[in-house]
Parts: sequence; C-alpha cells; structure tokens
Amino acid sequence: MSIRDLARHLNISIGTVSRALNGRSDVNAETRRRVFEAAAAIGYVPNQSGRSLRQGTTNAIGFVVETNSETSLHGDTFFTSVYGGVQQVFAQHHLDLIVLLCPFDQDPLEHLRRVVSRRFVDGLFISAIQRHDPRIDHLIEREIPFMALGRSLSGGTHPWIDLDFDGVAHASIRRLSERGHRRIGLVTAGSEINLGYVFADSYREALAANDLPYDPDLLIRAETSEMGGYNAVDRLLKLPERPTAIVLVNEIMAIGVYRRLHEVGLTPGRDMAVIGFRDSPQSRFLSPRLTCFRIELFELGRRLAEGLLATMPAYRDQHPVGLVQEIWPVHLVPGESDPPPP
Amino acid sequence: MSIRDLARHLNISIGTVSRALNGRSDVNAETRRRVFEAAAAIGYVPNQSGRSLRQGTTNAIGFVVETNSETSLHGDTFFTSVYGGVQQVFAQHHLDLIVLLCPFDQDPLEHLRRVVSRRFVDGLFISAIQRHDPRIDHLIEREIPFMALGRSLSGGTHPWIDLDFDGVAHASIRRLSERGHRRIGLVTAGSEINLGYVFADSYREALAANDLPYDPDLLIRAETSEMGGYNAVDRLLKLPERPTAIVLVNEIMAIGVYRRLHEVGLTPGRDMAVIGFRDSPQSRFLSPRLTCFRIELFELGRRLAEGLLATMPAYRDQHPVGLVQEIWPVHLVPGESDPPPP
DNA sequence: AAGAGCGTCGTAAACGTTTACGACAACACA
DNA sequence: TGTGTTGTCGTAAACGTTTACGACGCTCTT
Repeated sequence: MSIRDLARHLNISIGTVSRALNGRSDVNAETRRRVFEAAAAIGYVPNQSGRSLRQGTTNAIGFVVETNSETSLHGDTFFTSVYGGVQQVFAQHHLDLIVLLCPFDQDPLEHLRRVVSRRFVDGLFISAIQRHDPRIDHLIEREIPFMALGRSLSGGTHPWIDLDFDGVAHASIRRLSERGHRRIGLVTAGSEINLGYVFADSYREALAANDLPYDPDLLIRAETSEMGGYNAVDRLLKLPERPTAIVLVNEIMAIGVYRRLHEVGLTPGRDMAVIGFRDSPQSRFLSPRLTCFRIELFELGRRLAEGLLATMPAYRDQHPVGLVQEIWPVHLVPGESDPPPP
Repeated sequence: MSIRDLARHLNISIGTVSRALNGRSDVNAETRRRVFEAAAAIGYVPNQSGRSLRQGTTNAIGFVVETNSETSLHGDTFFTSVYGGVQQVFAQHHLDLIVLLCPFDQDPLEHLRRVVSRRFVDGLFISAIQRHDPRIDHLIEREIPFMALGRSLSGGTHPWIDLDFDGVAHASIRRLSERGHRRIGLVTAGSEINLGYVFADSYREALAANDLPYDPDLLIRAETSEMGGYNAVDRLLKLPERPTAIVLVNEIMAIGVYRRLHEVGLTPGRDMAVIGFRDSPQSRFLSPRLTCFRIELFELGRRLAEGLLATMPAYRDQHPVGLVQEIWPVHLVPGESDPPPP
C-alpha cells in the first residue's frame, strides 16, 4: 500500500499525489480533494521510513529521562503534566513526542550517544542537568536541536528552562525567619545534579539576606528519596543545637522526614517546621498539610516545546521567541507544617 | 557519512561493508576486522531510516501508557521497574524501548491507530486493558505483534500477562476473616478497566469461600487516586452498619483513606483495618505500615519482553516460550494496618 | 585436466518518499 | 501572431541500506 498504488488508483503520477498530500500549492484543488478522498478510502498512510530517508527528518522529538530514582530529582508524577503541555504544542506541527528512558545501569552520556547516532528524533529534551554536563557538549557538537530542563554551570547559548529554586530558597527562609525561626536546616540534592548546588547557594544567600548566620552543619546533601529525607532528619537531630525548621529540595523526602520525626516522638508542624518543595498529589495528602510550591507544569511543558521549536529551522518562523533561557516561577502554597517555633 | 563513504575509504564495495557489519558469513575475517576498525575510526553508524526502508523493520518496540491518571490503575512509579526488565532483555537483541504517551485528552484507540500507521515500532506493549478493548482487535487485524499487560474479557490468542488480582482478593479476605472481621469493604477501580471487574468478582468469590455474606453496599467503585480513596471511606462510613476492614485495589488510594479516617477521628490500623495493593515506595512510608503485596516488577518486565519476542518471527527461535498468557504472582507483605477488630 | 565445490566479493535492484526540473496548455498582452 | 506568464502535472533522481545474483579464483576430486 504505497504511494504508487494510490497514484495508480487515481490515474495520476506519484509526484502529484505527494504534492497534494503535503499541501503544496502547485496542485489543482479538485485533484487534491480526490487524492485525500482516495487516501482515506483505501487507508493509505505515508511510510515514515521513506519520508525520513528522503528528507532526513523523523517528525519526532525525544524526551530523555533517567530511570535511576537516586539522581532523578522529581518524583515520577512530575513529568506527566509536562508531557501534556509539550504534546499540545507539538500536535499543531504533527510532531510526535516519544520518551526515551536511560536504563538505570547505563551512563547517561552513553545512552544519549546511542539515541543521537540512531537518528530517532529531530530534537531532544534532556533533564536532570548536571553541574558540568557532557551531554550538552555532545549535542552542541553534533548540532542536534535540544532544550535542557535545568541549567548547567556553563550556561552557553543553548536553550534551557530551570525551576526557580532560588525563589524557593529565598521564600522559604524569609517565611520561616519572619515567623521567628533562627536555626533552619536545608536538605539539598546530593548527586552531581546542578540544582543541588544552586539550592545550597541560594540558601546561604537567603540566610544572609535575613541576617541569619550560616552553619555548615545545617546544610545536608542527601538522596532525593524518602530514605534520603529520613536519614537527613537523623543527622540534623543529632546536632548539639537542633534546628527548629527544615527546608527540603524535594517533596518525596518529606514523607521520610515526617516518618522519622514521628518515630523519635516529634510532631512535624509542631515540634519541627517543614517546608517541602512541590505541591504534588502526594505532598497534598501529608498530614499536617505541607507548605510547598505550586508549579504550572502543563504551561512549563508548553514553554519547553516552544523554546525547542524556536531553535529548529523548520519551525523557527512559527515560533519567533528567540533564545529561551528562563527561570520558571514557583508559587508558595501555605500549609500547616511551618508554624513559629514552640 | 554514509556506507558509501566508508566503502570508498576502504576501497571495497558497499555490499561487502554491509555484509561485514551485519555479521554475515560470506566475508573474510580480515576484511571484517578492517571494516569495523574503519567504522569506529571515522564514526560511522548506519542510518536507521535507510535500514528500516529496506527491511521494513525499525528495531524499536513501543510501550503505550495512558497519562490520564483516572484510568491509569497503577501509580506512576509502577512502570519504571518494569521498563528496566524489558530493556535488559531487549539489550541482547539491539532493540530499543520507547515510551509512547497517549495524551490525556485523546481516545486511546485513536492514539494507537496513529502509532500503528506511522510504523514507528515493530511491536507494542499496551496496558490499562479494558473489559472489551478495541485496541486489541485493531492490533490483531493489522497483525502487529503486541503484548498486553492485563487481560480483556475476550481472552483470544494474543499474549498477555495479568497481575494476580484474584490472589490479592482471596489472600486479603482470608487474612481478615481469620482475624475475625465479618464486614469487609472493597474499593475497586471504577473505570472500564477490566481488573476493576476481576477484583470485584474475586471479592465475591472470596467472601463465599470464607462463609461471609455479600453486601452490595460494601463494594465501592472509585477513581484510583487519593481522592477516590478519600471519598470511598466517606461512603462506607455512612452505612448503617459500618465495615471493620477495607481492601483497596490501589495503594495510592490508601493515602486518601488514611487521611479521611484521621479527619473523622478514626485511627487506621486500630479502628479500621486497611489492606492496600502494592508494596510501593509510597505505601512503605504510610504509618501504620500498610499491609500490601509485593510484585517482582523487574522480572515482570523481563517476562513481558520474552512473551512479546516469542510472537515476533525474527526473534521467535531465540525465545521458544510458546504463547504467554499468564497470571503474575503477588506476595503478601504483612504490615500493621490490619489487626483484628476492636 | 576438467569439473565441482567453496570462499569471497562486486553489481545492481529494490524499499517509499520528496522535490528539482521541465513540459504542456491556457491565457493575457503587445 | 508571437511572446511571456501562470497553473498544473509528469519524470526521474536522489536519500542509505540490504540482499539476490553472478563472477572470480582457488582447492579438491575423479
């Protein structure tokens, strides 16, 4: 069932059929109508391999995610909303979004190399950006259009969007400070992911901005998991002078934090203030309700898609947005987990 | 950088280069060595589109998942382990796994049609199988190799693996019955997903097997979400004669169940016994610890992959496993959420 | 010594599509 | 009438790969 069959069936040439289907202007309106009609009738759909081979494009964009939960910052529910936004924009351009999973036992750079060399996709989203991320260099060198969710230290001229972890740190510290907290612990990501550093830096700045001293013992690097939060609480409670509040880089950690606090006889939100990160389905059901930050993930997905398309020659004119290098805003959602100290 | 460049560089024909790279026998060992060496030196990788066009195969398998959280039975963390197992098997065959997301606002059948017609993949996994699932008919008609995670009512001759929800229901009811519970509520999936019905049927059978009466009021169909569990508890507590135990089809529901119980002054695991479903990272951190069922998801992924490959002519001889239609076992993990009634 | 068998390799035709190019008719204009 | 313009369409060459087929030289057999 090739374009040749369709052309024979219509008694016209395959060139005309192709032009009709691809919406080119040099084809009679009546002819175009007949072509579409016949295509629908006999169920013809163009072969993607043939198309890709000819024009060197696949009409697909890949979203690379790590399946290693230790380095993946966000809980798994994070991406589903983002995908929705991306797909909404892509639908207008007949682009397909496919998710490419980096196996947990494979080096992310190796995985990316394979993805790129197989030419599965015309462009890529990469996430969990590390401080110095060799994947970015590789993509730039190979001239593959891509958008980074998260920024690296190098900055550079590629598009990226990063969540406003600086805003998270400042808003959290200010809020706790205004409520009378003087010793505030912070649990950040322990892997080489860049936001672990960004969050720590912002924490120190925010302390200074609120005239609070910085104590290195209160800055914990941990796995972004329930167990990470659990262990971080342990370390903070062992200090000679305990903090009265904890700020977390990740809401999944909060589950472990709550649990450990309960185990040692402390009530989260009374004996210890906690501010998590994202307002996710899980965090919303913590008791007492977690103070955290809402992120418009669907809109973020839309913006990510726009930013990527703006760097792709074939779509650039329809998305004249320039180079996207943006901090994505977060919005404080007050809960009941961070009252003034006892 | 095509195979032609590589052949020119070696002063041999492109046919020989292709045969050497593809491991055919009719090529001199020394020649093959030189080909591989030169390919690595100049960084040649075969173009997938050309290859696909010629041999009508893409060397990729798609895993279709719904992003609609209402009909998606499993929490999002469910699939990550499964993917790992699938990828481990696929790696031996140079097959790539790609995840294809059905947009939340698109009909799953429409989405599948598009995926199939674009010939992105050589085979498919589909999940969230409905009672009568038109996707299965479509794939059979188009003769696309596929594996279903979940079984439909029709059964048929296609491969499927379903979780042992029958075992979950029987083990839960028996355990609760042995501990003295007489009125046991069950919350099952409310959508058209088949296991919602399977779970309900097994519930009735298990009641009969333990000489317990069946009360329709105790069988609730709900969304498989936190809110679904929250609302289900509300309905059960309004009954003139309350149940003393609840069995859930999904552990995410348990979060809502715990929360609502707390709100009305009841303590889960003391005033109300709860048995959830899966032993997931989230459920493990509920307090009191949830009695639930462990599933070897990585091994499940491996078996899914084997079952799919067994139906594909190109791989069948390496996976002589016959038609896979299996119930995947679950293992009870005792917690502290289901003591005897007060 | 002639033929068969084998190992190795080159040739060329596909796979299905897009697109540059030219052909042709119809029409307008001088 | 001759020339240029426009609209519409057919032709054929690519894109990169795999593979059927045949060619060639060598060894072994009879």
